[in-house]
Amino acid sequence: MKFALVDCNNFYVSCERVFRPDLNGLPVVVLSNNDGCAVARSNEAKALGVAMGQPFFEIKHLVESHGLVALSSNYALYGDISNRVMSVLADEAPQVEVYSIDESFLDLDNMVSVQDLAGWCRQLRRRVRLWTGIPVSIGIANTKTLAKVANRLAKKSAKADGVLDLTSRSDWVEMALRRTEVGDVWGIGNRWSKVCVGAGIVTAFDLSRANPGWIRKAMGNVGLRTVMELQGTAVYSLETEPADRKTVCVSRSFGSATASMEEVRGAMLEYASRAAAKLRHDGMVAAGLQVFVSTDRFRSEDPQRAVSGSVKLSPATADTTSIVRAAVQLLERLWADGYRYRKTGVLLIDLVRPEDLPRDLFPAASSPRQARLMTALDAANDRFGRGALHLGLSAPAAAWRMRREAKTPSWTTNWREIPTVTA
DNA sequence: TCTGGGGTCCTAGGACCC
DNA sequence: TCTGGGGTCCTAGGACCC
Repeated sequence: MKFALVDCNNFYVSCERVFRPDLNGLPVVVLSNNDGCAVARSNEAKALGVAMGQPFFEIKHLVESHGLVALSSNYALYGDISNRVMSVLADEAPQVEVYSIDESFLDLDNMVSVQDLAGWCRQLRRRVRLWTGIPVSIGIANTKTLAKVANRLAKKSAKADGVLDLTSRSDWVEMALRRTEVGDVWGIGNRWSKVCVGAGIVTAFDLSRANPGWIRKAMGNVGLRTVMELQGTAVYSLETEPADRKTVCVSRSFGSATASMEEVRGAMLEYASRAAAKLRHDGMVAAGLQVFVSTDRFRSEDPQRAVSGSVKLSPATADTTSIVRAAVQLLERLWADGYRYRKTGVLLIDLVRPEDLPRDLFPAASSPRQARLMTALDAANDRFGRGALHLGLSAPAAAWRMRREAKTPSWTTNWREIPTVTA
């Protein structure tokens, strides 16, 4: 097996820079919802010491002192640019697995005609850059986990020119593993990283040579698989067909906390509507639903409460009205006065394709009339933007709405915000 | 004043069965 | 002093990912 991992560099920041070239060379971060945390950083921002996921209030002073530019997240833009990048890859490579918004694995096995894989990847890299404006790095190896290792080193090394092929020389895998900290291995998170270092396993190379019995005890079969992949045995293969989703979740922290059930209900109404629309988009129905609501866990001086509950949806459905009704009823049951709530959400569970439901056991999930209504609803919101058509009771100006103080325009997905060029 | 959102998989333990 | 052996199914929680 031979895999390439194509990973976009500092993806959200790079997307912003496509339409804001004035941001090149500046320290830039993109913030999470409510402008809460830094979720993407330019190299210049990393050099200032901004950590992944760091709360914005901790780095706000860098705006004044070092010209840090902080942008609110613009997911419409990132999703659209992602599609463009992935379609360039799909044009060039026979088999592609889109792994996340900014990463794809390619299968290089069926490319016998290509003599120089690294050269071919450099060409691909230039093409993505030219056609989308996005810089990518590419790692090549015999397993996905090793391709991840290669990719990280390709990003860090200037002379790699964005591509590192660990299959081209027999001693490169070991060298790469020695230069990778155990916590930077795909599949080794914060927790396991500490456990490993405590046991004297510091580098990826140490991990690849660790005692299997110990690995199994500390990290189970998952850890064992990671070790095998580091040793060069491919455990994970290329998944070109996306599997059916198992859950749909819509949840948000509020712009500011609220003790009003009216307001939280308004939020739930929107979240549940969006969850139902996602479900219909995937052509599935849900047989169950969970709702949760919680206070602000960072305000430890306030009384804390975090509750959740679930109900069955019978018959299984993707109908907005049924899902919203069930979610709101459950929220009202979970509700207790006297708390300032900061977050709520809905999780649709037990998803199935309607054609897989037992035929005659249940009545039709919704009447044909209701189904047509949902189709019309989706079509209107597709065409005119999310929320163009929605159930009543929604409160546009409520305090729970998220803060996004520095969002760039939806350059590529909204006609009213399309960029204009002046000579 | 200020701390994201959306997923997957695995495991341990309890309920229940014969 | 002693209190079966196996199974399955479900759920909650914990780990991981981007």
